[in-house]
Amino acid sequence: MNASEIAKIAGVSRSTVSRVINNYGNVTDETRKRVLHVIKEYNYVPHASAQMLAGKKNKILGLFIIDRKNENSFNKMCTSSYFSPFSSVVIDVANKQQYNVLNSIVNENTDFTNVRELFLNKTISAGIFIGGKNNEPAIMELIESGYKIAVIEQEVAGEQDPFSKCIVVNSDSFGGAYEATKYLITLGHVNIAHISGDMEQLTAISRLEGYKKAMVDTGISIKSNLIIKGNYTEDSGYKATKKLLQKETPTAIFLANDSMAIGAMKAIEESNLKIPDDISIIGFDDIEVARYLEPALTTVRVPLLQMASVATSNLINANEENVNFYANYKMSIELVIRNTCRKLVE
Amino acid sequence: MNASEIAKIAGVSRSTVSRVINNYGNVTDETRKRVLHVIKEYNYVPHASAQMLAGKKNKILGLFIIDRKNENSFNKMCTSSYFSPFSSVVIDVANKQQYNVLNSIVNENTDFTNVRELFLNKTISAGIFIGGKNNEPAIMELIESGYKIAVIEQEVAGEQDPFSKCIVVNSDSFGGAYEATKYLITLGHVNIAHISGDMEQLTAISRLEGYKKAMVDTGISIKSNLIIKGNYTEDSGYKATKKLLQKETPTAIFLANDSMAIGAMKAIEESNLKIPDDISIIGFDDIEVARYLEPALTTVRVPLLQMASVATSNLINANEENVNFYANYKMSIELVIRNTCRKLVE
DNA sequence: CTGAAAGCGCTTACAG
DNA sequence: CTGAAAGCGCTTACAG
Repeated sequence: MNASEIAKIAGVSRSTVSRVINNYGNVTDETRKRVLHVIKEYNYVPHASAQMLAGKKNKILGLFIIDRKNENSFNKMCTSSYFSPFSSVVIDVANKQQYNVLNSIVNENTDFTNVRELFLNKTISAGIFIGGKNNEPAIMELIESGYKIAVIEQEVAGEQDPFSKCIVVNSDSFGGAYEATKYLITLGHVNIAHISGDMEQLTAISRLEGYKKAMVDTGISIKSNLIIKGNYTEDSGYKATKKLLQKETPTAIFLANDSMAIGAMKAIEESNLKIPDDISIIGFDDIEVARYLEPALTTVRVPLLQMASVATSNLINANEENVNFYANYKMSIELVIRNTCRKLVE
Repeated sequence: MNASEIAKIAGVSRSTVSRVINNYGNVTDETRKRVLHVIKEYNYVPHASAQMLAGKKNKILGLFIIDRKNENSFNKMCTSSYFSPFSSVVIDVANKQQYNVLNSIVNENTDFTNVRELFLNKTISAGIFIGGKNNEPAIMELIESGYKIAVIEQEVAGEQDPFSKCIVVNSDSFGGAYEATKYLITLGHVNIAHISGDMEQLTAISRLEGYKKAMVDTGISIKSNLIIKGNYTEDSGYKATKKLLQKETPTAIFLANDSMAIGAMKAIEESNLKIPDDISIIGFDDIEVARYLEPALTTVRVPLLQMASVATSNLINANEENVNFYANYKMSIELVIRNTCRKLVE
């Protein structure tokens, strides 16, 4: 069933069928009704590809999750409490506006080939990127090519920066880290360690800086031995904590995300230390698991769902208006106090 | 940049460009090389819609997550540790075979309109459905219409059943429930309660049956007071457990999934009972959180990732071969013993 | 091995 | 208000 057949049955031309489909004004109420009736009767839906070819707007968004971390596991994303809620909000918001989302996962750089193709062959008209390292070159290239793009957690270096030509949605990592560290300091901690995330990512960089600033602001000197590099995985949190505790005896650890905090808890338990009695820890993100841990994890909540929503609706706007606009959101974070930090009495 | 321009530059016809793109045999090595060179130089990628219109196969799969549960929350899927790993495997497997996946979420029946449209307007060529109730009518209709479909956890009633014309991937819910219940019985429990899932879903039905059969097989009579209806959400597990404990004193509860088990743990704690000392519990699914609970949850592992993989690759096969074939998988489950069940000594 | 031409199913100026 | 026609960018018989 196609437009020609509908036209014949309704006794009009294909043009008129098209006008009815696209809800144009210049059609008699009577013909419109007649055509609509035939359309309904035959369950006719125009061929999306034909519509696109003929010039209609594409309503498919690409959602690209960059996840280079767990390179050896069978399923790379399954453990991620971070990407999943984000995705579902993107889909929700998009669907509500008659958009659909094509979801793809980038495990390694070569996977960007597929991403590029989706733009080049016009399968998608715009894309959202999350999980990339700071200044991800493949994304920059796409922006330079003029595609409509929204990125999560990317730094905008200046007007020359490609990211200043797209929709940028960040959370206040610096502020969150500052607040988390300050909280520990307020509780009386001085010997505070930090286990950083993947330093290629903006969030990890900013969280480290927030930690340092809070220390400096309160006159606590920063000891490099207390700063250990992780990479945001649970395992890296475990290993970093092990390493840390071999040589140092901090009274608190600020971890750059919750997954690593889970690893840290394991390591701490193996060292026969109790949380928070012997050592306080604080995470970042407030992933779903955080509240179920024993003890429940004190952390910094990132408003990931709002970020997803903002990115999606802005991107859809850009596509509807047919304009590449610049927007830069910094979403505020919130300290979630649970049971892994203890007031130090001296 | 389109095929005509490439053709002109390379000094051949559009037909030849197309032949090179599609890797057909009848082109001289020399012309092929020349054309390929121009294509690379201009970064040309054929317009997907045009290809489709002209008769090429569509390589987009729909992934439809049916999630009617949490109707009032802002984000319906975000808490779901069940759908997310499934999705990522589907995407992974599809991407590896040059397929892309369009992901959509069905929160209510009207959302099926979008699903239908995606098939009708040829945006997708096949679809995977997960989370539906048993005998989901909207899916049946699509199968009857001849679309290529894979379903997860749907019962096949017979040859007349539409589901006997598609790819069905189930887990052994009955066997898993049987084994879980048997395990509790082996530990000495007799007074075993069951909190069921959403009884519209096949898994909930089968798990209840498995529970009953295990009881009957060991000569324990089934008490209807010990069977409470839940709906698979954490909250329903909480409420059902509350209700159960008001009137009964089971020594063990078999919950139809892990989310409800989490709710049950909360309710049990509020009743000042200890797990597993005062009461044993066992869940189903083995979601990510399960191992982090305190105490770590004994449960039945569903091979969800394999199910995703099997469904996807079968569906792609069907699409490639251009045939609607029937396949029915029953994936075996595995009892995962952790710390929420105790041996009863009498 | 290669090209000219028809056709896929639409939309959109252009006439009237 | 409506229709005939051109065109979107491909693929694929059909000739040669």
